[in-house]
Amino acid sequence: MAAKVTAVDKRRQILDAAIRVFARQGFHATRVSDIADEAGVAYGLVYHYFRSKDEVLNELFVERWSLLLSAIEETDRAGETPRQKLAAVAGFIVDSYRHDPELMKVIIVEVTRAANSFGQTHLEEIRRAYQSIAKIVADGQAAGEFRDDVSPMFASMTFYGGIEQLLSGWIFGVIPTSDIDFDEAKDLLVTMICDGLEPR
Amino acid sequence: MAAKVTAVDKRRQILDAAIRVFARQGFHATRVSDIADEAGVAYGLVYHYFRSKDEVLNELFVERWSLLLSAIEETDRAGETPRQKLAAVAGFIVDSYRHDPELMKVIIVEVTRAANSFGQTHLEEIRRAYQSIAKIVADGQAAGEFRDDVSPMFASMTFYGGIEQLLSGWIFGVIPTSDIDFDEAKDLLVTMICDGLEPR
DNA sequence: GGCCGTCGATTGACTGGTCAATCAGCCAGT
DNA sequence: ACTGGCTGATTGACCAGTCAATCGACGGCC
Repeated sequence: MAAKVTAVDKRRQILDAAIRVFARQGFHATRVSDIADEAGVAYGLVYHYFRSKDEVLNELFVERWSLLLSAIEETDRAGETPRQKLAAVAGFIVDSYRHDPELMKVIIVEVTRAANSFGQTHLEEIRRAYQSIAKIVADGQAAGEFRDDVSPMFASMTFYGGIEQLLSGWIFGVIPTSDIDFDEAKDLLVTMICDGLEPR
Repeated sequence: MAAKVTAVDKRRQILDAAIRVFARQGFHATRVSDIADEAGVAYGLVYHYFRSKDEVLNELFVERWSLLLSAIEETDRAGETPRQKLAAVAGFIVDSYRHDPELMKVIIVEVTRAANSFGQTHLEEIRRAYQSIAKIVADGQAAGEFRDDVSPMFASMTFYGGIEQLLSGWIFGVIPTSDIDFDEAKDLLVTMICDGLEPR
Protein backbone atom coordinates (compact mmCIF):
# COMPACT_ATOMS: atom_id res chain seq x y z
CA MET A 1 0.00 0.00 0.00
CA ALA A 2 2.81 2.33 0.89
CA ALA A 3 4.15 1.55 -2.58
CA LYS A 4 0.95 2.65 -4.27
CA VAL A 5 0.89 5.88 -2.33
CA THR A 6 4.48 6.52 -3.26
CA ALA A 7 3.69 5.89 -6.90
CA VAL A 8 0.83 8.36 -6.93
CA ASP A 9 2.94 10.85 -5.04
CA LYS A 10 5.77 10.57 -7.53
CA ARG A 11 3.53 11.46 -10.43
CA ARG A 12 2.18 14.48 -8.59
CA GLN A 13 5.71 15.35 -7.50
CA ILE A 14 6.78 15.46 -11.14
CA LEU A 15 3.83 17.62 -12.14
CA ASP A 16 4.46 20.06 -9.31
CA ALA A 17 8.13 20.22 -10.12
CA ALA A 18 7.26 20.87 -13.76
CA ILE A 19 5.09 23.82 -12.75
CA ARG A 20 7.98 25.39 -10.88
CA VAL A 21 10.53 24.78 -13.60
CA PHE A 22 8.27 25.83 -16.48
CA ALA A 23 7.38 29.00 -14.59
CA ARG A 24 11.02 29.77 -13.93
CA GLN A 25 12.58 28.98 -17.30
CA GLY A 26 9.74 28.63 -19.76
CA PHE A 27 8.74 25.41 -21.48
CA HIS A 28 11.23 25.49 -24.31
CA ALA A 29 14.22 26.26 -22.14
CA THR A 30 13.32 23.45 -19.77
CA ARG A 31 15.09 20.14 -20.21
CA VAL A 32 13.37 17.01 -19.06
CA SER A 33 16.34 16.50 -16.76
CA ASP A 34 15.50 19.83 -15.09
CA ILE A 35 12.05 18.52 -14.23
CA ALA A 36 13.48 15.27 -12.89
CA ASP A 37 16.09 17.09 -10.81
CA GLU A 38 13.55 19.51 -9.38
CA ALA A 39 11.30 16.59 -8.48
CA GLY A 40 14.20 14.69 -6.95
CA VAL A 41 13.50 11.79 -9.24
CA ALA A 42 15.36 9.83 -11.89
CA TYR A 43 15.29 11.09 -15.45
CA GLY A 44 13.60 8.00 -16.79
CA LEU A 45 10.74 8.18 -14.33
CA VAL A 46 9.32 11.16 -16.12
CA TYR A 47 8.89 8.89 -19.12
CA HIS A 48 7.37 6.21 -16.95
CA TYR A 49 4.47 8.52 -16.12
CA PHE A 50 4.30 10.68 -19.22
CA ARG A 51 4.75 9.86 -22.87
CA SER A 52 6.66 13.05 -23.59
CA LYS A 53 7.64 16.45 -22.30
CA ASP A 54 4.64 17.89 -24.15
CA GLU A 55 2.31 15.57 -22.28
CA VAL A 56 3.44 16.99 -18.95
CA LEU A 57 2.42 20.48 -20.01
CA ASN A 58 -0.76 19.08 -21.52
CA GLU A 59 -1.71 17.48 -18.26
CA LEU A 60 -1.11 20.69 -16.32
CA PHE A 61 -3.23 22.69 -18.72
CA VAL A 62 -6.13 20.27 -18.96
CA GLU A 63 -6.24 19.78 -15.20
CA ARG A 64 -6.62 23.49 -14.58
CA TRP A 65 -8.61 24.58 -17.59
CA SER A 66 -11.34 22.06 -16.95
CA LEU A 67 -11.74 23.62 -13.51
CA LEU A 68 -12.15 27.01 -15.13
CA LEU A 69 -14.71 25.68 -17.61
CA SER A 70 -16.84 24.07 -14.93
CA ALA A 71 -16.53 27.15 -12.74
CA ILE A 72 -17.86 29.34 -15.54
CA GLU A 73 -20.70 27.00 -16.36
CA GLU A 74 -21.53 26.52 -12.70
CA THR A 75 -21.61 30.26 -12.23
CA ASP A 76 -23.91 30.65 -15.18
CA ARG A 77 -26.26 28.00 -13.82
CA ALA A 78 -26.32 29.64 -10.39
CA GLY A 79 -28.37 32.39 -11.96
CA GLU A 80 -27.54 35.72 -10.43
CA THR A 81 -27.58 38.87 -12.51
CA PRO A 82 -25.33 38.89 -15.60
CA ARG A 83 -23.12 41.41 -13.90
CA GLN A 84 -22.70 39.19 -10.86
CA LYS A 85 -21.93 36.26 -13.14
CA LEU A 86 -19.17 38.14 -14.90
CA ALA A 87 -17.85 39.26 -11.54
CA ALA A 88 -17.75 35.66 -10.38
CA VAL A 89 -15.86 34.57 -13.49
CA ALA A 90 -13.30 37.33 -13.12
CA GLY A 91 -13.07 36.48 -9.46
CA PHE A 92 -12.37 32.84 -10.14
CA ILE A 93 -9.58 33.63 -12.56
CA VAL A 94 -7.98 36.23 -10.32
CA ASP A 95 -8.22 33.87 -7.36
CA SER A 96 -6.64 31.11 -9.42
CA TYR A 97 -3.69 33.39 -9.91
CA ARG A 98 -3.59 34.41 -6.28
CA HIS A 99 -3.72 30.79 -5.18
CA ASP A 100 -1.13 29.40 -7.59
CA PRO A 101 0.65 32.12 -9.56
CA GLU A 102 3.23 29.74 -10.99
CA LEU A 103 0.65 27.41 -12.50
CA MET A 104 -1.31 30.30 -13.97
CA LYS A 105 1.85 31.76 -15.40
CA VAL A 106 2.63 28.50 -17.14
CA ILE A 107 -0.88 28.12 -18.50
CA ILE A 108 -1.12 31.67 -19.78
CA VAL A 109 2.38 32.06 -21.11
CA GLU A 110 2.93 28.57 -22.49
CA VAL A 111 -0.53 27.57 -23.66
CA THR A 112 -3.20 30.25 -23.80
CA ARG A 113 -1.01 32.96 -25.28
CA ALA A 114 1.23 30.60 -27.20
CA ALA A 115 -1.49 29.31 -29.45
CA ASN A 116 0.96 29.10 -32.30
CA SER A 117 3.20 26.44 -30.87
CA PHE A 118 1.38 24.55 -28.23
CA GLY A 119 -2.02 26.06 -27.70
CA GLN A 120 -3.10 25.18 -31.22
CA THR A 121 -3.85 21.77 -29.76
CA HIS A 122 -6.07 23.29 -27.11
CA LEU A 123 -7.78 25.94 -29.19
CA GLU A 124 -11.06 24.12 -28.89
CA GLU A 125 -11.04 24.12 -25.09
CA ILE A 126 -9.94 27.73 -24.99
CA ARG A 127 -12.71 28.70 -27.38
CA ARG A 128 -15.21 26.94 -25.16
CA ALA A 129 -14.36 29.33 -22.33
CA TYR A 130 -14.88 32.34 -24.59
CA GLN A 131 -18.20 30.96 -25.67
CA SER A 132 -19.44 30.30 -22.17
CA ILE A 133 -18.68 33.90 -21.29
CA ALA A 134 -20.33 35.05 -24.51
CA LYS A 135 -23.46 33.15 -23.44
CA ILE A 136 -23.60 35.10 -20.19
CA VAL A 137 -23.39 38.33 -22.16
CA ALA A 138 -26.03 37.20 -24.64
CA ASP A 139 -28.42 36.32 -21.82
CA GLY A 140 -27.75 39.69 -20.27
CA GLN A 141 -28.67 41.35 -23.53
CA ALA A 142 -31.83 39.30 -23.89
CA ALA A 143 -32.82 40.40 -20.38
CA GLY A 144 -32.18 44.01 -21.38
CA GLU A 145 -29.44 44.42 -18.82
CA PHE A 146 -26.68 44.81 -21.40
CA ARG A 147 -26.71 46.90 -24.55
CA ASP A 148 -27.35 44.69 -27.57
CA ASP A 149 -25.28 46.56 -30.15
CA VAL A 150 -22.17 44.63 -29.08
CA SER A 151 -21.62 41.11 -30.33
CA PRO A 152 -21.51 38.76 -27.31
CA MET A 153 -18.45 36.91 -28.57
CA PHE A 154 -16.74 40.23 -29.07
CA ALA A 155 -17.56 41.40 -25.56
CA SER A 156 -16.41 38.05 -24.21
CA MET A 157 -13.03 38.29 -25.93
CA THR A 158 -12.52 41.82 -24.66
CA PHE A 159 -13.49 40.80 -21.16
CA TYR A 160 -11.21 37.78 -21.09
CA GLY A 161 -8.41 39.65 -22.86
CA GLY A 162 -8.55 42.33 -20.21
CA ILE A 163 -8.26 39.82 -17.39
CA GLU A 164 -5.42 37.97 -19.04
CA GLN A 165 -3.53 41.15 -19.73
CA LEU A 166 -3.92 42.08 -16.10
CA LEU A 167 -2.52 38.74 -14.99
CA SER A 168 0.32 39.14 -17.49
CA GLY A 169 1.04 42.52 -15.97
CA TRP A 170 1.41 40.93 -12.55
CA ILE A 171 3.36 37.99 -13.92
CA PHE A 172 5.97 40.13 -15.60
CA GLY A 173 6.06 42.87 -13.04
CA VAL A 174 4.66 45.53 -15.34
CA ILE A 175 2.00 46.27 -12.74
CA PRO A 176 3.26 46.20 -9.18
CA THR A 177 1.51 43.40 -7.34
CA SER A 178 1.45 45.18 -4.03
CA ASP A 179 0.09 48.43 -5.37
CA ILE A 180 -3.38 47.37 -6.34
CA ASP A 181 -4.90 44.67 -4.27
CA PHE A 182 -6.25 41.72 -6.20
CA ASP A 183 -9.83 42.22 -5.11
CA GLU A 184 -9.78 45.87 -5.95
CA ALA A 185 -8.37 45.11 -9.39
CA LYS A 186 -11.05 42.49 -9.94
CA ASP A 187 -13.80 44.94 -9.01
CA LEU A 188 -12.43 47.66 -11.22
CA LEU A 189 -12.23 45.30 -14.16
CA VAL A 190 -15.80 44.12 -13.80
CA THR A 191 -17.04 47.64 -13.21
CA MET A 192 -15.29 48.97 -16.27
CA ILE A 193 -16.44 46.24 -18.62
CA CYS A 194 -19.98 46.06 -17.28
CA ASP A 195 -20.49 49.79 -17.32
CA GLY A 196 -19.26 49.67 -20.91
CA LEU A 197 -21.92 47.06 -21.60
CA GLU A 198 -24.75 48.99 -19.99
CA PRO A 199 -27.67 49.90 -22.20
CA ARG A 200 -27.79 53.50 -23.36
CA MET B 1 25.24 50.72 -57.97
CA ALA B 2 23.14 47.80 -59.05
CA ALA B 3 25.21 45.79 -56.59
CA LYS B 4 24.31 48.03 -53.66
CA VAL B 5 20.65 47.85 -54.45
CA THR B 6 20.86 44.07 -54.62
CA ALA B 7 22.57 43.97 -51.25
CA VAL B 8 19.88 46.05 -49.57
CA ASP B 9 17.20 44.01 -51.31
CA LYS B 10 18.67 40.77 -50.05
CA ARG B 11 18.47 41.91 -46.44
CA ARG B 12 14.88 42.97 -46.89
CA GLN B 13 14.19 39.76 -48.76
CA ILE B 14 15.41 37.77 -45.78
CA LEU B 15 13.31 39.79 -43.33
CA ASP B 16 10.19 39.40 -45.45
CA ALA B 17 10.79 35.70 -45.83
CA ALA B 18 11.25 35.43 -42.07
CA ILE B 19 7.86 37.08 -41.49
CA ARG B 20 6.17 34.51 -43.68
CA VAL B 21 7.97 31.53 -42.19
CA PHE B 22 7.63 32.67 -38.57
CA ALA B 23 3.92 33.31 -39.14
CA ARG B 24 3.47 29.89 -40.68
CA GLN B 25 5.51 27.71 -38.33
CA GLY B 26 6.28 29.81 -35.29
CA PHE B 27 9.71 31.03 -34.30
CA HIS B 28 10.88 27.92 -32.48
CA ALA B 29 9.84 25.51 -35.18
CA THR B 30 11.58 27.59 -37.82
CA ARG B 31 15.07 26.53 -38.87
CA VAL B 32 17.40 29.13 -40.23
CA SER B 33 17.52 27.07 -43.39
CA ASP B 34 13.75 27.55 -43.74
CA ILE B 35 14.24 31.30 -43.80
CA ALA B 36 17.04 31.01 -46.33
CA ASP B 37 14.99 28.71 -48.56
CA GLU B 38 11.93 30.94 -48.39
CA ALA B 39 14.09 33.94 -49.29
CA GLY B 40 15.76 32.03 -52.12
CA VAL B 41 19.13 32.72 -50.61
CA ALA B 42 22.06 30.68 -49.30
CA TYR B 43 22.04 29.56 -45.68
CA GLY B 44 25.14 31.50 -44.77
CA LEU B 45 23.81 34.79 -46.08
CA VAL B 46 21.39 35.02 -43.20
CA TYR B 47 24.42 35.16 -40.93
CA HIS B 48 26.04 37.76 -43.13
CA TYR B 49 23.22 40.18 -42.40
CA PHE B 50 22.17 39.06 -38.93
CA ARG B 51 24.15 37.86 -35.97
CA SER B 52 21.66 35.15 -35.08
CA LYS B 53 18.19 33.82 -35.65
CA ASP B 54 17.05 35.85 -32.62
CA GLU B 55 18.31 39.03 -34.20
CA VAL B 56 16.07 38.52 -37.20
CA LEU B 57 12.99 38.43 -34.96
CA ASN B 58 14.39 41.33 -32.95
CA GLU B 59 14.69 43.43 -36.06
CA LEU B 60 11.14 42.68 -37.13
CA PHE B 61 9.77 43.58 -33.72
CA VAL B 62 11.74 46.79 -33.23
CA GLU B 63 10.94 47.99 -36.75
CA ARG B 64 7.23 47.69 -36.16
CA TRP B 65 6.93 48.50 -32.48
CA SER B 66 8.73 51.81 -32.86
CA LEU B 67 6.09 52.75 -35.42
CA LEU B 68 3.40 51.95 -32.89
CA LEU B 69 5.12 53.97 -30.18
CA SER B 70 5.47 57.05 -32.35
CA ALA B 71 1.92 56.67 -33.58
CA ILE B 72 0.60 56.67 -30.03
CA GLU B 73 2.69 59.63 -28.99
CA GLU B 74 1.85 61.51 -32.16
CA THR B 75 -1.84 60.87 -31.55
CA ASP B 76 -1.52 62.15 -28.02
CA ARG B 77 0.19 65.30 -29.20
CA ALA B 78 -2.48 65.92 -31.85
CA GLY B 79 -4.79 66.79 -28.98
CA GLU B 80 -8.30 65.69 -29.72
CA THR B 81 -10.58 64.45 -26.97
CA PRO B 82 -9.30 61.51 -24.91
CA ARG B 83 -11.91 59.33 -26.49
CA GLN B 84 -10.78 60.25 -29.98
CA LYS B 85 -7.21 59.58 -28.97
CA LEU B 86 -8.01 56.09 -27.77
CA ALA B 87 -10.00 55.50 -30.93
CA ALA B 88 -6.99 56.54 -33.00
CA VAL B 89 -4.70 54.18 -31.11
CA ALA B 90 -7.07 51.25 -31.51
CA GLY B 91 -7.46 52.21 -35.15
CA PHE B 92 -3.73 52.19 -35.74
CA ILE B 93 -3.31 48.74 -34.25
CA VAL B 94 -6.27 47.25 -36.09
CA ASP B 95 -5.06 48.80 -39.33
CA SER B 96 -1.59 47.38 -38.73
CA TYR B 97 -3.18 43.99 -38.63
CA ARG B 98 -5.30 44.64 -41.67
CA HIS B 99 -2.28 45.85 -43.61
CA ASP B 100 0.13 43.09 -42.65
CA PRO B 101 -1.52 40.29 -40.70
CA GLU B 102 1.50 38.00 -40.89
CA LEU B 103 3.84 40.54 -39.31
CA MET B 104 1.36 41.36 -36.56
CA LYS B 105 0.86 37.68 -35.89
CA VAL B 106 4.59 37.21 -35.45
CA ILE B 107 4.92 40.23 -33.18
CA ILE B 108 1.99 39.32 -30.98
CA VAL B 109 2.51 35.60 -30.79
CA GLU B 110 6.30 35.50 -30.66
CA VAL B 111 7.16 38.67 -28.78
CA THR B 112 4.34 40.53 -27.06
CA ARG B 113 2.57 37.48 -25.69
CA ALA B 114 5.70 35.39 -25.30
CA ALA B 115 7.29 37.63 -22.75
CA ASN B 116 8.75 34.62 -21.02
CA SER B 117 11.12 33.50 -23.70
CA PHE B 118 11.76 36.33 -26.06
CA GLY B 119 9.70 39.32 -25.04
CA GLN B 120 11.54 39.58 -21.73
CA THR B 121 14.14 41.44 -23.76
CA HIS B 122 11.57 43.90 -25.03
CA LEU B 123 9.55 44.31 -21.87
CA GLU B 124 10.74 47.90 -21.57
CA GLU B 125 9.49 48.90 -25.01
CA ILE B 126 6.23 47.08 -24.48
CA ARG B 127 5.75 48.81 -21.16
CA ARG B 128 6.34 52.15 -22.82
CA ALA B 129 3.29 51.58 -25.02
CA TYR B 130 1.15 50.78 -21.98
CA GLN B 131 2.36 53.91 -20.30
CA SER B 132 1.66 56.17 -23.24
CA ILE B 133 -1.88 54.87 -23.31
CA ALA B 134 -2.12 55.30 -19.55
CA LYS B 135 -1.10 58.93 -19.98
CA ILE B 136 -4.00 59.52 -22.36
CA VAL B 137 -6.35 58.04 -19.77
CA ALA B 138 -4.84 60.11 -16.96
CA ASP B 139 -5.24 63.31 -18.97
CA GLY B 140 -8.82 62.36 -19.69
CA GLN B 141 -9.42 61.94 -15.97
CA ALA B 142 -7.79 65.27 -15.18
CA ALA B 143 -10.12 66.88 -17.72
CA GLY B 144 -13.08 65.23 -16.05
CA GLU B 145 -13.94 63.23 -19.15
CA PHE B 146 -13.10 59.87 -17.61
CA ARG B 147 -14.03 58.59 -14.16
CA ASP B 148 -11.08 58.85 -11.81
CA ASP B 149 -11.69 55.79 -9.67
CA VAL B 150 -9.83 53.62 -12.17
CA SER B 151 -6.05 53.56 -12.20
CA PRO B 152 -4.84 54.81 -15.60
CA MET B 153 -2.29 52.01 -15.96
CA PHE B 154 -5.01 49.54 -15.16
CA ALA B 155 -7.35 50.99 -17.77
CA SER B 156 -4.53 51.03 -20.26
CA MET B 157 -3.75 47.35 -19.75
CA THR B 158 -7.40 46.42 -20.11
CA PHE B 159 -7.70 48.50 -23.24
CA TYR B 160 -4.61 47.07 -24.85
CA GLY B 161 -5.43 43.55 -23.66
CA GLY B 162 -8.82 43.78 -25.29
CA ILE B 163 -7.35 44.83 -28.62
CA GLU B 164 -4.72 42.15 -28.55
CA GLN B 165 -7.22 39.48 -27.67
CA LEU B 166 -9.32 40.60 -30.59
CA LEU B 167 -6.37 40.34 -32.96
CA SER B 168 -5.57 36.93 -31.51
CA GLY B 169 -9.12 35.88 -32.20
CA TRP B 170 -8.69 36.83 -35.85
CA ILE B 171 -5.24 35.29 -36.04
CA PHE B 172 -6.35 31.91 -34.78
CA GLY B 173 -9.74 31.89 -36.40
CA VAL B 174 -11.67 31.99 -33.13
CA ILE B 175 -13.54 35.02 -34.44
CA PRO B 176 -14.48 34.83 -38.10
CA THR B 177 -12.68 37.59 -39.94
CA SER B 178 -15.43 38.19 -42.44
CA ASP B 179 -18.24 38.32 -39.92
CA ILE B 180 -17.39 41.54 -38.19
CA ASP B 181 -15.75 44.15 -40.28
CA PHE B 182 -12.52 45.53 -38.90
CA ASP B 183 -13.81 49.08 -38.58
CA GLU B 184 -16.93 47.99 -36.84
CA ALA B 185 -14.94 45.91 -34.39
CA LYS B 186 -12.66 48.86 -33.74
CA ASP B 187 -15.60 51.14 -33.01
CA LEU B 188 -17.25 48.66 -30.70
CA LEU B 189 -14.05 48.20 -28.76
CA VAL B 190 -13.52 51.89 -28.22
CA THR B 191 -17.17 52.41 -27.40
CA MET B 192 -17.18 49.65 -24.85
CA ILE B 193 -14.01 50.71 -23.08
CA CYS B 194 -14.72 54.43 -23.18
CA ASP B 195 -18.28 54.04 -21.96
CA GLY B 196 -16.85 51.97 -19.15
CA LEU B 197 -14.52 54.85 -18.37
CA GLU B 198 -17.23 57.49 -18.35
CA PRO B 199 -17.71 59.43 -15.15
CA ARG B 200 -20.71 58.44 -13.05
C1' DG C 1 39.66 48.18 -74.84
C1' DG C 2 41.63 44.44 -72.24
C1' DC C 3 43.64 42.68 -68.02
C1' DC C 4 44.22 42.27 -63.12
C1' DG C 5 43.69 42.84 -58.18
C1' DT C 6 40.69 43.87 -54.44
C1' DC C 7 36.94 43.40 -51.61
C1' DG C 8 32.47 42.66 -50.25
C1' DA C 9 28.63 39.57 -51.28
C1' DT C 10 27.39 34.89 -51.52
C1' DT C 11 27.67 29.92 -51.05
C1' DG C 12 26.74 25.49 -48.51
C1' DA C 13 29.31 21.64 -46.29
C1' DC C 14 30.62 20.82 -41.78
C1' DT C 15 31.06 20.85 -36.65
C1' DG C 16 29.96 20.94 -31.95
C1' DG C 17 26.75 20.74 -28.69
C1' DT C 18 22.25 19.89 -27.00
C1' DC C 19 18.51 17.06 -25.58
C1' DA C 20 14.34 14.07 -26.12
C1' DA C 21 13.47 9.56 -25.83
C1' DT C 22 14.95 4.63 -25.19
C1' DC C 23 16.18 0.51 -22.84
C1' DA C 24 18.49 -2.92 -20.29
C1' DG C 25 18.59 -3.84 -16.09
C1' DC C 26 18.23 -2.91 -10.66
C1' DC C 27 15.96 -3.50 -6.27
C1' DA C 28 12.15 -3.20 -2.67
C1' DG C 29 8.27 -5.19 -1.28
C1' DT C 30 5.51 -9.19 -1.05
C1' DA D 1 11.54 -15.49 -6.93
C1' DC D 2 8.68 -12.40 -9.08
C1' DT D 3 6.61 -8.06 -10.16
C1' DG D 4 6.66 -3.34 -11.39
C1' DG D 5 8.22 1.06 -9.87
C1' DC D 6 12.43 3.05 -10.71
C1' DT D 7 17.27 4.16 -12.55
C1' DG D 8 20.50 6.85 -15.54
C1' DA D 9 23.88 5.89 -19.28
C1' DT D 10 23.40 5.77 -24.09
C1' DT D 11 21.82 6.82 -28.61
C1' DG D 12 20.38 9.21 -32.49
C1' DA D 13 18.47 13.25 -34.48
C1' DC D 14 18.52 17.83 -35.09
C1' DC D 15 20.18 22.44 -35.91
C1' DA D 16 22.51 27.01 -34.86
C1' DG D 17 26.37 28.99 -36.09
C1' DT D 18 31.23 28.78 -38.51
C1' DC D 19 34.32 29.08 -42.18
C1' DA D 20 36.94 28.35 -46.22
C1' DA D 21 36.09 28.85 -50.81
C1' DT D 22 33.87 31.13 -54.94
C1' DC D 23 31.73 34.81 -57.40
C1' DG D 24 31.34 39.13 -59.59
C1' DA D 25 31.44 44.28 -59.67
C1' DC D 26 34.42 47.96 -60.10
C1' DG D 27 38.47 50.84 -60.43
C1' DG D 28 43.09 51.36 -61.86
C1' DC D 29 46.73 50.50 -65.04
C1' DC D 30 48.88 49.39 -69.36
